[in-house]
Amino acid sequence: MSSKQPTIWDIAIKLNVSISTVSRALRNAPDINPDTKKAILDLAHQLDYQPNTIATSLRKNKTNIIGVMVPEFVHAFFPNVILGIQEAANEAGYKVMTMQSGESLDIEKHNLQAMISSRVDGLILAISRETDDYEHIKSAQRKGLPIVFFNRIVDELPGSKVMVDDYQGAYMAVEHLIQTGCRRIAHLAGPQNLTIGRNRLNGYLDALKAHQFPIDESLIMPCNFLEGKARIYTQQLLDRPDRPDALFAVNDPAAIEALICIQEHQLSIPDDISLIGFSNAPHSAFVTPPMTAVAQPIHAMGRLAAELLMRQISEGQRFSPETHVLQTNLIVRQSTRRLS
Amino acid sequence: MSSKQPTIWDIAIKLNVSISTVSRALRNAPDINPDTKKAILDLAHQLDYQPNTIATSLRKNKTNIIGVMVPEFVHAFFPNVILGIQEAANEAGYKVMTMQSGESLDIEKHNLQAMISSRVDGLILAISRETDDYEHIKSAQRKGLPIVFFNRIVDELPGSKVMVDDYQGAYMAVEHLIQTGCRRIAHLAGPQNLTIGRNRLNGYLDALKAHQFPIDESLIMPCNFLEGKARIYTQQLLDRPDRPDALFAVNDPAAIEALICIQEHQLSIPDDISLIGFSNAPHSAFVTPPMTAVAQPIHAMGRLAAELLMRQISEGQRFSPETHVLQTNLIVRQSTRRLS
DNA sequence: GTGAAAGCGCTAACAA
DNA sequence: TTGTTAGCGCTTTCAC
Repeated sequence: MSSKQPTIWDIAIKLNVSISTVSRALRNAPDINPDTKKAILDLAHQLDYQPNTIATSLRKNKTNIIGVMVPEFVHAFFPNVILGIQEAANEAGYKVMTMQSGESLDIEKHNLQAMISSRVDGLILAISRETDDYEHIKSAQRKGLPIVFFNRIVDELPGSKVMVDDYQGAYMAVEHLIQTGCRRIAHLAGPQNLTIGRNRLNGYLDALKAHQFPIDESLIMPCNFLEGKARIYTQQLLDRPDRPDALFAVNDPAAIEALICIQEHQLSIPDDISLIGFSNAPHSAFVTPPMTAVAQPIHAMGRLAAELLMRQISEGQRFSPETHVLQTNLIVRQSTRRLS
Repeated sequence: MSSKQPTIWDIAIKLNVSISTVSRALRNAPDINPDTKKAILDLAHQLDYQPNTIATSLRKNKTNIIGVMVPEFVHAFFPNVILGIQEAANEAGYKVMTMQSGESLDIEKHNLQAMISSRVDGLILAISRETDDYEHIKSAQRKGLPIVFFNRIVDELPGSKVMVDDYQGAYMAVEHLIQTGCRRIAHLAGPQNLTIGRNRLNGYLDALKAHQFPIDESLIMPCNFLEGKARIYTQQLLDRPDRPDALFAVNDPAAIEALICIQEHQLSIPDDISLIGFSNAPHSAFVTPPMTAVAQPIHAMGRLAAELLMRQISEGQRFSPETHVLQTNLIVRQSTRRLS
């Protein structure tokens, strides 16, 4: 803002008191004459005084800003998590500064530096798909920046973590496919450098094994959260003579690509092929047919991440990082067959 | 961040130069000995020095932060606009601080104060559904805060505005319905205190008039961006003996509620009822049947809003507000009948 | 109950 | 080319 805003100095001059008195009145400090205080508060109101949090931040070495960095903003998942973060943060008097890495390690590094320069009090982070080197994150942590990780977890990094039980969710999904009569189940898989990708793959594998199904490596497609890959791999799967009768997708965008591809092939869901997603958002209910999916408590993840971070900020060294694993549950809709 | 970060003072001491020299080196100022500069830059790198933008902001009275406040974050429209804003802002060295009013005037006021306290350099704003009193906004503008409005425009407020041609979009939509043989066209309308609601209604009305269709006020349902309303009103419309054969929805969430309701009534889209939405996002393509909709250049809106704001910030008084009206276009999918 | 003064980390005259 | 200094707006000792 270009033009001058009133400061405590302006108020002090007009009322012929010192700036410390003004500061006391504004901060609700004790040891101040009620009359003086009232006069100051009234004048502040009249001048529409808004404290300069920049100055306070500099002085107190605390910004009351929480940084949030996510890979992207376009699909429903991350915005919904951020919604939960903002709610919890605002209730506690924190503001939220949001950035996207665009799934790029370079941008992630750059943004992290910007966050540090902005002196955010803490960071909530879901790393990019590309991130396989954690030096920038470690460096930030060494500087004392509290970080809470969510969704995309790195085991080797310290810090609180908020995740869902990806293994269990994937296991349930694949078991449901088996129980509804599917025999050849393919997996549109996520990046294997991320625990989220590995755990969902492992749930898939273990569910198959538990039911004495053979593992066919050629049915595991490395979509890796890349836009368009799910479509290409689904195409390949459908063109095979031994095409699968079910697809378990690592996330909703992949599932939707698969859905479109299957429909273009004039195949019926679920009669020819069952499809099950790992839900990023409620709107998997709105596609046709409404999609069976593993649901995650998205909003709660955001709130929890924010709460953990704010505790870490206020408790400082006394705080020990916590890992929370939230439960998923299977929402059966119409992209999978009925239980017989 | 709790622990101490290195400052220019630390660098100055170690190199036995003054802090202004360090400052010069770090800021790429001219008039500095290349050797001194190199030594400073090297040490800064070695210490992993990150400038404290809080201090710079206080000193320069400029934060390089753009505030963004939108009604909500859940549906795809606003996140996508913000994506465009962040892109343009980051390219120009600005950070973005995002807040939601939750469609509440009180929260909008509160957030605006927080933005001012944070001394954002400017604000991009889509007002809440409830906002019918603009004193808080005028007050911020009087303080010199540059504001760019988008999507939800208020004519009486000064400032740049970015909108789409809502009237034209609505007109095209309704004309398409008429041309595909619909005869009783209902409108799930938006709030009439917002230009966006009025303009879309007017486009609807004028298209009907232009084709000599009678106006039936009872077919105009005040959904007002309220969740659940579109469903209730669609229900009412379907229960009428003279039920409409087409619905024009003011936005996608309303259209999707209507779609679900129509399907629950076992009616066919588009054979029994045509449905057309005003698109908040690409994913109206993924519902069943894929929805015909008026498309808006969402991403471009964000970029444009950010660019206008940054120009206003840098040009100051010399800048005169601009209003940009972007074009919409009709995407015909399968929720409306074929042109005969 | 109030004021004076130092200082948070940086920039920008001005002086040398 | 470099250093000294004042000051951005606020909080927080320490006196009185």
